[in-house]
Amino acid sequence: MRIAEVCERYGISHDTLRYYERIGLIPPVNRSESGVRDYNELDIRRVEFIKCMRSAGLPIEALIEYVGLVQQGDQTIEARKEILKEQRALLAVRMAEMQKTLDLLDYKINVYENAILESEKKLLATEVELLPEIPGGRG
Amino acid sequence: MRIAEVCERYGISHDTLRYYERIGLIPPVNRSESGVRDYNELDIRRVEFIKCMRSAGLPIEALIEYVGLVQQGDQTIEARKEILKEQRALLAVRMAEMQKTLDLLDYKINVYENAILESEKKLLATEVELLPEIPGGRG
DNA sequence: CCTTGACTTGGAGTTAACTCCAGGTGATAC
DNA sequence: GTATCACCTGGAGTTAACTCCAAGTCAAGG
Repeated sequence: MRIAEVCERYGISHDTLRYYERIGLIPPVNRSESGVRDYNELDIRRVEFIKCMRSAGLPIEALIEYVGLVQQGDQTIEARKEILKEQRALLAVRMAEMQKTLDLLDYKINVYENAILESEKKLLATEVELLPEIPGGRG
Repeated sequence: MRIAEVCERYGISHDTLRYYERIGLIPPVNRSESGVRDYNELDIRRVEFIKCMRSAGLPIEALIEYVGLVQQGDQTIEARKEILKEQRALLAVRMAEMQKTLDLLDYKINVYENAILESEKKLLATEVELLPEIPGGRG
């Protein structure tokens, strides 16, 4: 699979994909004779993984360390687990902060909604005051 | 309250507090005669609000727009509500992405944990094979 | 009076993560 | 056989959000 298709499928720009490869976040992708990248199944899975991790804001540096350990084979499993656990913990903390903010936003939106309703009620009352009674209205 | 105390209480650097004021994220704080900032109750509440919003990653630009509207009074309530609703929606999307990542991390951590257990079991088996039977062992 | 320490300013520097660009190559379409 | 197109490279530029710095002011302590 060429880079254009990977870009399209995962919504990542070709510049970003090449950048990831350049900095070692994705190991070198196979090339055609003329030097064009040809992503295989494994490359694609790596892209998916990186995309998921990055979408949650995991730092590239930690991910580079992780994929570096993966390349080194089974004796790095413990170290890899520790990285994931650490990042998992940081992520949970950030999510808890975001939940607090979400709650505050909901509260404030609610307050504004009521404020708008109140002002509309007042407006309506004023209109009613000013309106003359309609003789024979509704009948 | 002087800037140092605000820094300490909210874990924000004085550079950041001044930066927020400079870019209009916090309206100008009252000063002593000699020009030193003196945060009052209202200033503090603004700092708290900004801190909460920023901790969830809401962009400074949106927050500047919001606090600008607050300064303009009641006729901006509708517009303010819209900003908060938009940011709330974006936040919810980000949180959902993070939840997916959290789930994947948990899955992978679990896989690694089992892998480690398996390799330990194997190791133990190997050791048992290699160990001589202890004559009269365990009593 | 002099030093110390908290504060002030405008402006420059940093960091992470892209994003863009100029110049070049190779395969395909007309 | 030349135009087009997708791709390649190294390197420079951008963005958001700080963070640091040099030089200056002011109040309090010894």
